[in-house]
Amino acid sequence: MSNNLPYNPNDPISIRAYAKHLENRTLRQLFGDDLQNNYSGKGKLGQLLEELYFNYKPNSNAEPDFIQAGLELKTTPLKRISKGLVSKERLVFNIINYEEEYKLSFVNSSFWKKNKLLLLIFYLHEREKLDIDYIFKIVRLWRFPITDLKIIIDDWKTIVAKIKAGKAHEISEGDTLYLGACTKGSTAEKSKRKQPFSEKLAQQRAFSLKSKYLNFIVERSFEGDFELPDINAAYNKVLESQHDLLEGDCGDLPVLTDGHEPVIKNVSEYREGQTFEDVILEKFEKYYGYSEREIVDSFNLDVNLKAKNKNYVFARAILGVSKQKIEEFEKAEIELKTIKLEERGTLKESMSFAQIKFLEIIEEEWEDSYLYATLTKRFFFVVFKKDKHQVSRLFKVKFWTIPYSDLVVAEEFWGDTKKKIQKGIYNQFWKLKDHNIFHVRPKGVNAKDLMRTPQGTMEKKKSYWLNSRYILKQIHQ
DNA sequence: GCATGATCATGC
DNA sequence: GCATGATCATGC
Repeated sequence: MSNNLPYNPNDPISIRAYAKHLENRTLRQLFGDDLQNNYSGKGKLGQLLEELYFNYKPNSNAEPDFIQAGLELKTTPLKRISKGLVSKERLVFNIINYEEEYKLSFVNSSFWKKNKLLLLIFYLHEREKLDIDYIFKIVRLWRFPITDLKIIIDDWKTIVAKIKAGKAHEISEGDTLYLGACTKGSTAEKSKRKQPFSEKLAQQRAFSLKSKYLNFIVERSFEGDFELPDINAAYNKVLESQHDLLEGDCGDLPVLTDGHEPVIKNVSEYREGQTFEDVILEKFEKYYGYSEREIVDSFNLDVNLKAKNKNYVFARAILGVSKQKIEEFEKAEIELKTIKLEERGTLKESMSFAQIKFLEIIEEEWEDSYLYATLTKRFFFVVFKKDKHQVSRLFKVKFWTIPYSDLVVAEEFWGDTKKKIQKGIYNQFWKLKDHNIFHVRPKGVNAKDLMRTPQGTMEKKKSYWLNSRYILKQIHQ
């Protein structure tokens, strides 16, 4: 069969050139209406492409899909929002074999072996269409730029460190920045897997890229930037140094308009052994003790001190990112939150998240719930503390991910909230004084700001809150 | 003084 | 118009 292939299986460029013909087409256009009868059902698009278009049988090998070319095929959806097209979901790679992955160095890891070089095919997901009618929008080769690869290697090491510590069951997507370990497969007890350094069974997980990270690839592609980073001496050096350390055209589509600028432009900015987060902390430490006003003056900032994004403006200035968003924070979906301590070190205010959507929560499962998605992110706390003149000064910053044991409490909290909404009880949610970590409280524009309930009635808008005492404890750890 | 309800201000 | 970061107001 292989000598009849419409592409050279040894050559990624040839495969890409062939794949490019998919752009702005659908499978139905390429293969006719018969498809509809033979292949209906969801999640089949990637398999159809492999089988029909590229002429190989889908497999679950540890090797890349195009073995000789060292190229892995990934088909992934876009969705339309008002601003344009964005990634619909995270990109999921291979399942993590807890019993094996920790034995390897990054360069020999299952992730790197399979995913060094990717053929990415983005299609536009539209709810009302069959998958054979989805339009392919972007076809491109992808290799991680060197500054991203550095972060990905550190992420991989973080995941492996948890396996080694017997904590595979405690892994969270919020542990890492770009390369995540997302849950994959049924959450049922029977689908859990063994881990090497603990008796506890762990949820099955796969390596993944956050959907915000994919948006950068999407944006670049729409801008016509299809460049592949060279595998040069510097690229190999990043890979090798980790090895030593370890031992163990898209037509008229609108594009994203937000600009971004990375904090770290060159991997040489890392000192030996430093991670991205180390570098960030170091930059902030220089401004500990500065008042908001002094930060504004130091950087000549034009910022309204009442603006809700002021802390983001401060962070950007301190990190040396001039006008635009912080690329690494965006890609990693880091939630920046401000905390204001009193002179005595107490914390008056709890921290709110977005509203509870009464109509949505009753349809949710825990792992696809809004609360789960929010809480499993990585947080970046920027802590201010009042001095004896009641002037607020930068006190510390901290990267934080919710501990696993508290995420278990979150599930109970969420379950309780959901159950009460299902029953139509809106005044008996967890309260601040009754529980240690979470509570529910009103949060609308005013008392007349209501939201429809599953019972058809209207209730005051409410939010999930993190208790102030809990936050205080977390920032001091 | 604290828990909880309520609302302001801003930006998308 | 609305979600959300931030903070105020009230009552126990």
